[in-house]
Amino acid sequence: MSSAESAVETIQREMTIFARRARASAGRMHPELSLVSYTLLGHLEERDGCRATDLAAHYALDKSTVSRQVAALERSGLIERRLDPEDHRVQVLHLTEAGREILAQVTRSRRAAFRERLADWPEDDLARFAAYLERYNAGADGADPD
Amino acid sequence: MSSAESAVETIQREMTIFARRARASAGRMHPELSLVSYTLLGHLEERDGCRATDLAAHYALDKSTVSRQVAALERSGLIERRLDPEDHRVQVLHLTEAGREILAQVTRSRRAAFRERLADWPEDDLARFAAYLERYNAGADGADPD
DNA sequence: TCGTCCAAGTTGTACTGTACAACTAGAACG
DNA sequence: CGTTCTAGTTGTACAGTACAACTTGGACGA
Repeated sequence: MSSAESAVETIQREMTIFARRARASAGRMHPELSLVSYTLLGHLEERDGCRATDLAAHYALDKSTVSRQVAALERSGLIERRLDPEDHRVQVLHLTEAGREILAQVTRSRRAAFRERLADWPEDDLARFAAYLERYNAGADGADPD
Repeated sequence: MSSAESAVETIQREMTIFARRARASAGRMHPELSLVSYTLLGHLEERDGCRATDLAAHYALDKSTVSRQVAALERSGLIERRLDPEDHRVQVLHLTEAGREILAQVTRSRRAAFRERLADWPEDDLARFAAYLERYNAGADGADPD
């Protein structure tokens, strides 16, 4: 196997290990906000509100899945729906103040966990690792759009 | 935010994106073998057989979860249980020939997908990315052992 | 030898995340 | 108008997971 091939092999293996761990450990860290909910809230914050359909398209989830996630987040008081006056089929989703707080809190704690895990990495390596990950995920857009 | 902090932020975000995608896309690629089953079969191959309890400990899964996964893999004819003659509580799990084949086939196809996704990466970058991932996962051992 | 405790695994139950299909309600356009 | 498209909800099903209760078998001290 060429050295490029063995690097690919390693990347595959390590990404798999990471993926297998991620959900469970995210759940353990934040029982109040699953990885999916966290991602959806983050998206709402970033876009300053959007439609359920947009979330479904962006994350390649079924609209029914998003509908139920959204319903749960609303029940928890983390988001609110605003009927679009232009188009009554549409509900624009917005973070509530509580949602913003929870999101910020979970983000802080996730960030702390990552930071701790990466504490002894030289700054150059952090930057390069970050760039590689971005590039990897960007490259995956075609096959599995985000 | 320092540049190290923003790199950590990016790493967190990108790893999360990746984790969110991984299971779903693994499932789409290989309906016949989930990410978990794949991992368990891989472990059995690597260790040349082990106990259900070992799998549970290694992957931080409940023994009931492993028990059901193992039952399903056995039903599919991918693994077999051999009663330990020394200790009749113990079943040593082994890949069957069919299991070995499926595992090899899925490994090949996963490898091809990764390779394609990484096709235009220079070899140096592949090697560095692989090293970073290994280092990252190794560092996570304490918090979330593998 | 026996009783108690421990270890391996199974089974009952429940919950989450997910998809697909069928449906409702509203919009758009001929 | 009526047809067709779009946004979202609901019914149903399934995978993966955990926890608790249980069964079976081993270990070890009294």
